[in-house]
Amino acid sequence: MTDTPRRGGPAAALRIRLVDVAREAGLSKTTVSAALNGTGRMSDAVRERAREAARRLGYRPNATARLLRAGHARLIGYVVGEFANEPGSYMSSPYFAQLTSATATAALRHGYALVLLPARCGPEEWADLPLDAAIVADPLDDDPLVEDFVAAGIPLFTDRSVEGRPGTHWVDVDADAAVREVLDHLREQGARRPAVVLPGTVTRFHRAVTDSYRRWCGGHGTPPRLVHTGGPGDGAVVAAVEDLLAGPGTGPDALFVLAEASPPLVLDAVHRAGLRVPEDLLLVCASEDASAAHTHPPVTTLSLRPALIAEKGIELLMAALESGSREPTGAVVPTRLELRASSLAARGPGGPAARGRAAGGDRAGRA
Amino acid sequence: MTDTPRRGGPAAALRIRLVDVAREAGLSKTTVSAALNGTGRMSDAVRERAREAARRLGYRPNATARLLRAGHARLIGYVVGEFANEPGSYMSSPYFAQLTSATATAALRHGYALVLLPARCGPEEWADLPLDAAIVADPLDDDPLVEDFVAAGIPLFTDRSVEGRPGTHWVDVDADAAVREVLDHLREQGARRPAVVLPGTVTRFHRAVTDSYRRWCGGHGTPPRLVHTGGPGDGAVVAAVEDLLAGPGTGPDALFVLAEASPPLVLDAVHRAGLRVPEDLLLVCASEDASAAHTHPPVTTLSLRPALIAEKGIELLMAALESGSREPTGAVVPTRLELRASSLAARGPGGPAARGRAAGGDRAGRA
DNA sequence: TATTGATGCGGGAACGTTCCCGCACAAGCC
DNA sequence: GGCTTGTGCGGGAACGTTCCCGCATCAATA
Repeated sequence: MTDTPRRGGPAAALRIRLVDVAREAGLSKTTVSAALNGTGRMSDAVRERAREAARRLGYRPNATARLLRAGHARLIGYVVGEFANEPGSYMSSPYFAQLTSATATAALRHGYALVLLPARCGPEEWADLPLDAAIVADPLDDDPLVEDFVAAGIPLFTDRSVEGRPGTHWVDVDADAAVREVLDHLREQGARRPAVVLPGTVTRFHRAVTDSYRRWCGGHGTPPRLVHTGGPGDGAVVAAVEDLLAGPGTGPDALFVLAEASPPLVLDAVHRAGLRVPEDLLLVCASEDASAAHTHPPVTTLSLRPALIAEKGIELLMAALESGSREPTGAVVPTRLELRASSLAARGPGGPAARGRAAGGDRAGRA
Repeated sequence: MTDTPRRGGPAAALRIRLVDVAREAGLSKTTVSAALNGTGRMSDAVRERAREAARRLGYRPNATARLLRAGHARLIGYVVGEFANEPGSYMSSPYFAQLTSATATAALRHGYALVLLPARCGPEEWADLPLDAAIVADPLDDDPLVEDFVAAGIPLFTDRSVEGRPGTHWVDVDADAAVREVLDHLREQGARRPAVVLPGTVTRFHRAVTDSYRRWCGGHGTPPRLVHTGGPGDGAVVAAVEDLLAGPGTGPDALFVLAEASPPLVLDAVHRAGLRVPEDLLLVCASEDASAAHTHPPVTTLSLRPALIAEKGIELLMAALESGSREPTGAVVPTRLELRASSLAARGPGGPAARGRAAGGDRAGRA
């Protein structure tokens, strides 16, 4: 029996290894390993002896060594393409907060853990990490983030539709259908001059939304009223809304705020403009913020379904990981319109929205 | 030369190894390794030959194997003790969102990546992960989460003060000072009947706050007006505020909402109770929500400094990790009162707060 | 010409685990 | 008693990397 000596100096941080347990129990490392893992063939006495020795020495298996044997780490990198703000700020957005936590939960349910990577980080940041896959949230068009992972041969999931590169998977919302649903809803509630507030950034999603809006306007003989915010954040959106409503001439009779903002603040801005909601202006916000349900009146929101996207995306990723296929896949999920009082016509009979039918929705208590 | 054969079946997913590159370049794996890592002694020609071969074959080093050699994974587990809600929901709280992202950013700056663990998860969830340390956000008293990590010998950081177990580190806010600062500020602005809204959950922090509040009231001859919310979430806090203000008799003339809630919603609730802010009621919310700056009037907030806590905590953790010391450490950081119009007396001369000085801007220093 | 020192590269052990084997022994069967 | 079959355990290779060495070769010096 060779005397596997304690490596390192005399004061080396002694981490108990399998061989240490084996020597303590008077067994071989093979037997101890099998004993602790509940595999192999051995008498109950020996198994218990091994376990007892491990307990006595406080043995904890080295995770890295196991991973090396296993060949995978069950680790998924998570990085967001984000507006080039200070790193990590994306968590302040309810959409990203939900996407992140839902992704983590879904991945963990499949036995994978999420590794939080810095926003817009390059390969040098994750090259040393044993990643089985990666998730890129909200990438730009032809994002280098995506390229890097593809080049590294790491399977990838993103919440924006990408061209089918090998190993890439995506889930996206049906932007066109969402815009039409909202505009149809507003029109049905009597609105004839709906305006849309969009973020200033140019992404695939926002282009799709803009196109869809213009198409809808064309089809309904309505002049488009499109406003872009000066930047990200509540302040910019509120300012854009104030500008829009303060303008001269006949203002819009409905507002669809597609730029992410706190619904209470948007509602407040409308109120300060002297307009009642929904009497003078119907309001719909694209937002995941739960506070929309607690305003007066509650604000109708369009949910972009980050949780559903995460769920579906992890599903695609797991399927690819298990089959080993690098065939690209993708899926479209529907948005969800949470009808609340802010977009349900409360006008008296004779008003343009007199026929507004009862809201079939969720918390739809009409005003 | 032994012919290291391709393991696995004929269709094995062939991952290029160091030996493959070595064979391609006609060198030894030692030389190739040194060449790619920029270490060792060799001619420039050989180094370039190795790099070229690696590039040609698309070689990517196996991260797990490197970690095994290195002995550490530079991975930190992140788990939150959370109200026992659906897992992952903690991201919807601005405090946790900021704590999480600030922790991730600070850790990454030191070369460590954060692994998102499910809320309240046990050792079996992270036993297979090569964690160098762990972070427990918002643990309960004697939380099993903490015990598990301590038992596993994994260094730990938490944002609540814990007794000095070996390998544990904490950073906490000075709750007592914070409460006194807010109450002193409100009193200085003329408030004589400040009320406090607290969450229903019993944690060390909230006990400290309650004690501090009662002490302050005792010292100022003010009867304590303490309200607990029925549960977590905006709805419960708003309901508590409504109840408090709708009560008979002389209501409070200042409100300190310590339960986390959306400031716009709280302000709205006060307005709906028929009270003007700050004329009839001074308002301070403990919140990290940026929307507080955009309401009308803007709401004074008490920041519990999640970003600072994360920063300081990672610092402690890194110091312990580098020195290898298991000596417990801890630190207290100050809260920050962001003075805004909602708590700055705007009463005319002769009012009880006539001496209230002009608000000194957004993040004004203390009054 | 011998001795040193530097240079250029490779052999092989380690990191700590899992798992394929093989060996010894006992029991059952003809 | 020889043969198989089964049980209980251990030896040693493998996972893919890094790094400590040692062995050549060659220039410079005594």
